[in-house]
Amino acid sequence: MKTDNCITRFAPSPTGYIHIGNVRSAIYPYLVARQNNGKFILRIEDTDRERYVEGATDLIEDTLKWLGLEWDEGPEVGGDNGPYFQSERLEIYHEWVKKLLDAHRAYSDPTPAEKIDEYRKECSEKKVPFLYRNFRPEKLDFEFHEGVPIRFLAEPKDYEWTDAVMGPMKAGPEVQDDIILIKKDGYPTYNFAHIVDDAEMGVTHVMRGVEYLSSTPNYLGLYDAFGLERPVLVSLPHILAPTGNKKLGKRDGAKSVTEYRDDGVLPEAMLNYLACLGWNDGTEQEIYTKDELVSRFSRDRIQSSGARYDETKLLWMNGQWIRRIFDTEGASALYVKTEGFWPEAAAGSSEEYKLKVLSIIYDRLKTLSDLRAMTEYFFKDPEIDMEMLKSNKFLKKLSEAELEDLMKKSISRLGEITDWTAENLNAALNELLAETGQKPAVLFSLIRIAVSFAPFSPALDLTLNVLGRDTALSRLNAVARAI
RNA sequence: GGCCUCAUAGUAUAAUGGUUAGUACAACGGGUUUUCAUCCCGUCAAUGUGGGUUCAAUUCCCGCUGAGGUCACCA
Repeated sequence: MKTDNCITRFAPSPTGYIHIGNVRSAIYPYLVARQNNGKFILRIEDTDRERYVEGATDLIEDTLKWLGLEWDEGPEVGGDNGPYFQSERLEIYHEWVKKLLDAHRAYSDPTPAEKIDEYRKECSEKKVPFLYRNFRPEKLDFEFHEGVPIRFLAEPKDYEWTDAVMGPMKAGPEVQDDIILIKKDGYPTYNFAHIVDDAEMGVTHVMRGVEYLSSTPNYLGLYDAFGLERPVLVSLPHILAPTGNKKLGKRDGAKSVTEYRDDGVLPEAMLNYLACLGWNDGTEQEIYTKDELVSRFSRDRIQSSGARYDETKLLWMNGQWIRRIFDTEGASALYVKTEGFWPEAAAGSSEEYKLKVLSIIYDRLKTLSDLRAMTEYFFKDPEIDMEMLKSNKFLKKLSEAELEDLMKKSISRLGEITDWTAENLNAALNELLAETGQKPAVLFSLIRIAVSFAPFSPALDLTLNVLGRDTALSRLNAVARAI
């Protein structure tokens, strides 16, 4: 079922970075918009001037771009329904609220905050829910006054609606109240601004966290008061912290999405993991490209319970993606993504050489930043660490004389190879095995450690091959002298 | 406290009014010429609880418990 009339939005407030706990409310609307040939709007909800963080908008845009969630309208790209910063839309909200004032569905409320706090306290002492409409001023003022908040004049009634994730919902008058529309500083509240903006921008699907589920009846009242058609409402369950039962937030150490980028996580993996956290298409497929997600996504298969964030699985998926890109798109497709992740020593090395290193190491990477520690010895001679060599579990039973002998034989046999290919190396290594009567575990460990002094490395023939004849032999000689 | 939501292994999930309750991550064990990883094979491990409906309930209904959300001039 394709509709061209599908408009979704991601509407963050610029109070900091986007973390994995809240980026899903950008991913799902994006998928829905793309799936229906619709539009995906980015709108910045900056009506809270106290919580506004300089530069947060850039972080948000950065995150979306990295994940490949390009927006059709919004900051930078513009659009017919701008501006896309709520702080630049103040006149619009005032026009809309004027309609409500004129219709006597909103009123100026000069009640001081302290007074309201008293009401609230009173209710909490009586253990009854606080509803401002029970304390409404006797005489209502339907005029706008500078510096005076404006409240909605609720007409509470029974509401029924359908939430695409939660199913059929209903709520009675007890949850509907005279919510603030315009604050005393003249800025609108979220509750009001998003209704106006969604209507002006033609948003058809409102996808947001479940925390807004409780206030939906208030929004329904507003849609009715304006005679607006209700959009499709989609409540997204929270992503939970790895431990405890709280929703994942910055206080639980939720990392920003871009921090994972800097740690060498691929956007493909991040998008894949997050999209499948709390959603599945009913098959056993786990790895999805962005295009596959777009075509397979369905909002009615979003899980209605919260899902716990599992970084281990994200990292596993990242490894899958690293291999997938290398195997299906080729070495250079992965190589271009490794920029900035190589060890410092690699700075002077050629692309050709780094490509070779990458192609023998890629299948053991979990993140691209693993390159830093795992490939250093390919770019500079390692420090000789005889302790590491002699205490190796396969080598510790050998005497120094035996080690020396093995080294000599290895150097001599490998030195005979003029055409330093992996095949020739492999053949020579096999001959050495026969000649010395040693087990692979012993001989290979010795050579491997001698050329790398690393805790682990790729297959020996490949490692030697990439290192090159001169480097390999000179490292072996250096170790032989040190025994 | 009122209102609302949720509940399958440690985690993410699949499935159905009748199945040996499937898959993946993790853990553990094994295999592939060393190591680490990949890959492959195997093991462990779940329907929160009490009722009801039914020949049959993990699935439908109710209570309970547990967890979460909300009740802002924050979003």
